[in-house]
Amino acid sequence: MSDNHETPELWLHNQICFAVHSTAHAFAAAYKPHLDPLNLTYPQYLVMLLLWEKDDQSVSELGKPLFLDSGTLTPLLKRLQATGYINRTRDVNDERVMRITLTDAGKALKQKAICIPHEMLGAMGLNVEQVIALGKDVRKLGQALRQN
Amino acid sequence: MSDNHETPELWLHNQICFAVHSTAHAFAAAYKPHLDPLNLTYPQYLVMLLLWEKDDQSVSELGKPLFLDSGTLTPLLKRLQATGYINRTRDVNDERVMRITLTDAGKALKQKAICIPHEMLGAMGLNVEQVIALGKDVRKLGQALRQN
DNA sequence: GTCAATTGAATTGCGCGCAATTTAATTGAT
DNA sequence: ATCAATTAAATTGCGCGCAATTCAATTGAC
Repeated sequence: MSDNHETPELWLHNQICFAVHSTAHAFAAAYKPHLDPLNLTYPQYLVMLLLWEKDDQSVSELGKPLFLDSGTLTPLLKRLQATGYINRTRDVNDERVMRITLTDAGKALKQKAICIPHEMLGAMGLNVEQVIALGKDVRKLGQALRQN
Repeated sequence: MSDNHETPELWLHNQICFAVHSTAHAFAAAYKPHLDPLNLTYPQYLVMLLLWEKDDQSVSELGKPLFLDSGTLTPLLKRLQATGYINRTRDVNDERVMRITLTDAGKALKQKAICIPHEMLGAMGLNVEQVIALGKDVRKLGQALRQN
């Protein structure tokens, strides 16, 4: 049995997990040329999205929607601080909490980033309705996986 | 402007890239309890899928469908070798090429893995037709991103 | 008020993933 | 036959992501 005609359920290209996995990497690669000029990595960009939505959040507040913990976020946030986009200051009322706020440079960056979603849409080969529909299905799948 | 009611195109939860990104991580996490008993990580499992389909491949042959290069695969394959699932031997006709073959343990592992796809299907909350349809759309998106 | 339990971040260790470089083997033009 | 170009892996350096542990601050039971 050198080959594998009997078990198509194990073929890589049949696995939706791999389709999602490789498409996620394709996204990161496609974002790269847009993010490099902003001195952001893709995960850093996701954090900036959250801060542009709502400035002044704690590490765990940022981590919740991203499904990330301090083990990932602390070094990432230190790099964003080193780049000059955020401040990290201890909460006055609770010294355990680290408050993440945007610097002026971090706020200004939003204007440079605002065109990225539209540029990415072009690269996806889909129209807005298709993106919304597919996004809905993919999110639902992610929720199911986390639940079960 | 503390909040962000004007730029919904930058909201994290509207980004299909993030939906795909986080669902990919949810997949890896959902696979973990099934793969831990096999002493496989999720990326290692993907490599094993390819070897179960076709034994005796080179590093670059394995890398092509996975979109991975030797920088990622070489250490991963060394770990699979250390676990005892694969052999790494230089090609006799071309010493540059590393031939990856399954050990007996690696071949035997297939029988333990064969139930995983069905178990995962349950966790996805979808029927087979939905998985096929969604997988097709996601793969198409990945292809478009790599092309543009 | 004191001390145990909890909470929020930080740290450590390991594996994945990418880019850039290096090394060795092979090919091909001359 | 020789040497430059190409090819396949390996290596190095860096950032992400997860699990487990540690540390400090806070809360709560008594």
